[in-house]
Amino acid sequence: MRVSQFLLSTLKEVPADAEIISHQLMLRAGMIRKLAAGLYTWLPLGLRVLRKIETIVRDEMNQAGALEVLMPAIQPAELWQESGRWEQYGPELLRLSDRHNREFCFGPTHEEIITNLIRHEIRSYKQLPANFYQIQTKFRDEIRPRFGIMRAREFLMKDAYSFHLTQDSLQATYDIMFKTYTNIFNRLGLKFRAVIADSGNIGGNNSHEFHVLADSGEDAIAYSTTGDYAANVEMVPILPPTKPRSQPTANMVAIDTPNQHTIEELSQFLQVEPAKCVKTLLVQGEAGLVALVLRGDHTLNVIKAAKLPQVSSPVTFAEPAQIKDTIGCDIGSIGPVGLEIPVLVDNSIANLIDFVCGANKNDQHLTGVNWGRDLPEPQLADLRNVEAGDPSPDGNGELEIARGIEVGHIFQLGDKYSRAMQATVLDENGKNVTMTMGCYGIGVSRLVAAAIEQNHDQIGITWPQAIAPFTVALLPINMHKSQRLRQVAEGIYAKLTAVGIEVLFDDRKERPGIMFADMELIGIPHRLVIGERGLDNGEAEYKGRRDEKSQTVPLDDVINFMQNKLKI
RNA sequence: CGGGGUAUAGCGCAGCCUGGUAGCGCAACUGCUUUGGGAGCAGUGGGUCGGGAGUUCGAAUCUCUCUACCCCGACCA
Repeated sequence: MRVSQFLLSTLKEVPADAEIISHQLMLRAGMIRKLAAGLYTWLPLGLRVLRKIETIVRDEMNQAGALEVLMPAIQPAELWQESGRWEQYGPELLRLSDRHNREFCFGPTHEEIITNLIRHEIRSYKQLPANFYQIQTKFRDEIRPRFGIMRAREFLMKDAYSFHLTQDSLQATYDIMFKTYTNIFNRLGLKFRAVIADSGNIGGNNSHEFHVLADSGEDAIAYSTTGDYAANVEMVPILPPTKPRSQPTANMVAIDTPNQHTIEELSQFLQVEPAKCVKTLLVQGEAGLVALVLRGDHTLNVIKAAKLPQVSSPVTFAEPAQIKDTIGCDIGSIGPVGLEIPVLVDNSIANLIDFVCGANKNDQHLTGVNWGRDLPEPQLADLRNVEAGDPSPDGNGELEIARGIEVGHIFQLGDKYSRAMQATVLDENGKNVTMTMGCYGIGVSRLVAAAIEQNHDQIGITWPQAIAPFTVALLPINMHKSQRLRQVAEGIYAKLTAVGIEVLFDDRKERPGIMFADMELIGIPHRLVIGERGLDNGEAEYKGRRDEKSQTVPLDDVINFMQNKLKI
């Protein structure tokens, strides 16, 4: 491709509303342009990257035996009513009606559509298992779309759905998909981790998320430094201590703590470390308030809490007025001693002795508090978020925390949809059996942003070769002034193209600084520079986008050199 | 949906407080010079100042209202 024939719309300045680096770089590199909140046009440069990712995803899915289909983006309400999600899904579902006032939605996902298709197409167990996928535009009316393509409302997704007679068969396909996803992210050239995940509201049990590792990621994942364990931090169980508790050494004393509300203030004031303080959070329960007690330096995991039978889901914190009414004091002075509402205590403080907590009276705290003596033995629950250094739940090593961007998610759905929609096959006894299902998603457009979050430097994008929009940037210096240089450049361009290398040939009449800056911004992995100076010595100059220094290459060896570099 | 903010040329912004007919940098276009790291000089084009209403002799500027967008929160692949 010649730059003069391409739309290279780079920006020197960062658009004001772009928060994260991938969004800034995608705008500056001229990959996307915003149309409205969460809606983006892909410019030629960005689309090339998107298509490369799509191609790799499609190739691996095909190799895994999945069959590609393409389902409509607009879906009739009846199917969603049948599955029960027309009511459940809420405002994120974009609903519309046609000229006959029939109701539709713009599909945020396709379980209903594929289940409807398969219940008509597949009648016999002999046709199972089967796995169908599509790469298609989804729409989710997010409350707050942000970060450009990372959390857009309209986005490109690969979604796959598998159908089975048995759980064993589902597990086998699930394992194949796990392997396939691993292959995909490896081929894309991204550093990633597969982690145990919450299955959220899609339903089902067994579930893994695939995260591209990036410091800017919105999700935190915990992984064992020595073992294989890895999970979304939401999901890491923390077990109660196995050893017995030590004996108390202090008596319970009430002390005045004027205007000390937060754990930080309190631990400063009393000269006690936060780990010896206890904080008590009040949340709405099934009947009135419930107290959740955590160590001062720990944080509540709302997903774990919401799963407890005593706690309302989703977790809702008590209103200050309600606390005053129930306990008689304000936030900041609450403690578990003498509370008359249900008290759930985090596993991690089962063995805490001589601790500090609120006295349920404003401006007072208790020190030297001990379980079983000053208050009943704790009713334990797993309440807190994991932290770096916690033991791995499988007993193998310690956990480290990393940040990631969720780009893939695989679920075992079970019969949630197939039962609601009566997707059955005849088994070998001629009996109707409800199929069991799996579903497997990859955020194709999000992957573009995630790849940039992971692969950039001060001056621009540093694409992994597999998904770069072009492979080689060919930069002739001041070509307009030298016929000889033009001929050499055209020759190299033609030959590289002929051997199947995607070359971006900068044939603009621009100064070298502009060409370098543009090519570095858009992240072309390999750069060949030729100039009058080098021609005299029969040399070209090569530099990899991530290399520190450039190297010279004999002009008549350039094609070979590049082929070797690219291993083709 | 709650809280905060912004809206002036393609992009980044000033002007608004104190009303007097719109400006800067970048980008674009033309010419000349320059040419191995986002050039210099000269010139040119481009704006219903988000929409509507009001106050006023006069509104980008003051008032009201609507809309869009951004940030924080809850929610979520």
